[in-house]
Amino acid sequence: MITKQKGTYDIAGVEGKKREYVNSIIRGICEKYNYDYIETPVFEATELFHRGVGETSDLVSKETYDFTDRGGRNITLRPEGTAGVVRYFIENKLYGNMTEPIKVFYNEKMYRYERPQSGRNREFTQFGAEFIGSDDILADLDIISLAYQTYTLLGLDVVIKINSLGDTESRNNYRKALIEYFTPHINNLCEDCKERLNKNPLRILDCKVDASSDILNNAPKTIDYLNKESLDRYNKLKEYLDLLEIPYEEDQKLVRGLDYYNHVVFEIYADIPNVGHLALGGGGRYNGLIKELDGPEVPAVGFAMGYDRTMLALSEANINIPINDSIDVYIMYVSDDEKETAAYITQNLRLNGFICETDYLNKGLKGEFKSADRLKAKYLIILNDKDLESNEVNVKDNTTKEEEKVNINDLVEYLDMHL
RNA sequence: GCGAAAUUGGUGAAGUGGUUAACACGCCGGAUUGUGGCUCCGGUAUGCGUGGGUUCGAUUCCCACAUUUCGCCCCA
Repeated sequence: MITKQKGTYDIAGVEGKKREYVNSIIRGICEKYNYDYIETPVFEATELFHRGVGETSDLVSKETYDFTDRGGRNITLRPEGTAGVVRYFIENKLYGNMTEPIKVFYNEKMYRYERPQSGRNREFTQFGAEFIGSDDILADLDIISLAYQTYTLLGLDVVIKINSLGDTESRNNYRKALIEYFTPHINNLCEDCKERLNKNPLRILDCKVDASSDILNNAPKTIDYLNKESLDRYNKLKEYLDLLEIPYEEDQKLVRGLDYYNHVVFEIYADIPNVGHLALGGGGRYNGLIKELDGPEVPAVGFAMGYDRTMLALSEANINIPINDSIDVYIMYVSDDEKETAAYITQNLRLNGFICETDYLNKGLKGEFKSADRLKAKYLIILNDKDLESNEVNVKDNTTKEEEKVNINDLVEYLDMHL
């Protein structure tokens, strides 16, 4: 038997319907915020994802799906959405005529070569949005608001944790301060953090092992290293968030490791019973990325949310997702003599907007009744040769069990009145 | 890349070094001479993740691998 690949999963049935609903919410809100839908290729040149990410982590060597195609090209399945959008922006030279900023959203499959665990698969879906071409605080606000309102519309209570890394100068000063601070304490840090001090000191702040230690709690705060301009900007953003009544918590330990991030970074959390404090998504400003990928210096901000985690959160929080798993009418025929009429009525009702099913397996009446119940049919239409002589069928309300004879030509009208 | 636990039918699962692998749900058929969902009866794993090994004999013990779940690393 051929089975699915490690870390992949099938979506079908009720789960599929739930996702269609969530997709419709996402589409709807992106339309209001005027973000255009974008699809970029699943695979791109490996270099696209390796650049910018830098040497800091083993993402590149360890966690991407890389392969060489038949033409000898180095290909990588996209591990995230931003790089593809930025490539699209640069390749089409959209910066040449930027009368308006570029606002796009995607909702697509991503791939990471990871060891699967709770909330992490090798193939997964991310919904994200990118706002390219404005360094204004209103762009930051647009992205954060879009992320927040999406969750609100879905019925999830979320908290947005925010922090600011400041501009490049502020960020570098902070990094330097962190290294200076942690170096004398190195022997009191966990093994992983000793490693991080060299590779990516900002990530020490995320350490789970040392989370409660004084060394971490007394570490330099990002906010103390923001220059005046960066600090003003950060404070202004918070005022705007207050104005729009978007709840946020400041988190001085929230950082993003990659070099192209600056100013605001944020993550979205939900407290879910039985699951705990769940990170659903995050984002930030990445003014350095487009230049890093051979484009001009164009400011941008974006976010992405883990779709599968969001589904998990909705489910665990017992949020009701309106799905229709019932059908309007089940058309039953007693014998082969009525089969043609059944086929005709089925199509006719479908074309008039009713969700219809009939018996494809020649089950006989008893089996057809069972099917109708399994499919949660609201109405049954039962055909027998005697009634058909006078062009009539039996219509049974499957809730009240009341039954009426209805002329075939009046079926649409009858069902319109009753459904 | 590292670690822990798990893997029995369509589903939930019980079980044992030795003839026919419980039970329940589901599904199929019948009682029911074409309007059912109740009830009753019958049928539903030549098989216990895959491959080796130990043994007279393994689903049951051992090893390897795969997959699942949960951690670590990492999290763009």
